[in-house]
Amino acid sequence: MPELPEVETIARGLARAVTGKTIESVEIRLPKMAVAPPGVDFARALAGERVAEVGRRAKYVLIRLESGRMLVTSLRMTGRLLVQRPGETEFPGTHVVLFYTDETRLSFADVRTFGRMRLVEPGEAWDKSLGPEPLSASFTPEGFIGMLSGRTTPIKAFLLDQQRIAGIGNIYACEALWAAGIKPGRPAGSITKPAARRLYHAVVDVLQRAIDMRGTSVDDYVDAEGLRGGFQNVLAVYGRLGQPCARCGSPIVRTVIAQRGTWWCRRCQR
DNA sequence: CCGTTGCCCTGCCAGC
DNA sequence: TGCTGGCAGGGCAACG
Repeated sequence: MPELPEVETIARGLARAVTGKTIESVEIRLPKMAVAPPGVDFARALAGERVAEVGRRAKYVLIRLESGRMLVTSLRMTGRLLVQRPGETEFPGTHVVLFYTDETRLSFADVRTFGRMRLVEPGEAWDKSLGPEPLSASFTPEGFIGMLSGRTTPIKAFLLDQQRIAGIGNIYACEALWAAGIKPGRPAGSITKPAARRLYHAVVDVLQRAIDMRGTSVDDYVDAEGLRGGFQNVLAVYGRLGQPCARCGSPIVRTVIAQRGTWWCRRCQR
């Protein structure tokens, strides 16, 4: 389930692999997976385009093209972007394939078909409802503390809201709340300033550490180069039902908040 | 604006 | 062995 660190890892790998390549043709096998603005033919528009740059915004992989158009890919839970060579076996659930002129190809696969590859026109405000990047200078402790005030929603739901902060998913929300010692169900506005400051630093720290370890591989997540992440080996709470808390030894519990499984320590998260 | 709910999907696994 | 039901989850629409 790619969140910010996994998408960052995928984008970095893709940048190395496809920057400068020219798209020769595009094969769309499941039309809903490839979205273009009204009147624009996805496959036709991409043919002949050169990849200028690959980046990331929130949980989206951005493939910037030389014309100024951009491919914005959302992987949701099971989506994958894989660079493949001629003759290499195709990944199951491949719905869109970009063929490059050097005969390599970029496959967009997603067994659950929740992901989307979207063609965005130059200047289109596709990301207008996304909050700040948590690892950028625009995300500050003061700004974060200010955002919490007066909010009644559980802090866990707040962290998952992409309009507030962009890129945090279920794994890193659980991990950051554990690191900060804050109960996930607590109303966001009830968190004291010192605790909010701890949470701010926990969010930044957990995301940065996860990027350094190439993300978290639960189930069979791999990046664009087919490599697994390493952060699953250092998870404190996510998926660790019944195991002892690394801080106090109390067993990790699982509850549901904002329709998401939530793992936390009843003793040391308050 | 705010907060909550339901839906989209399929693979996996526990339980019978 | 074979079935069933629950769970996993991000983003978006809809509702009060």
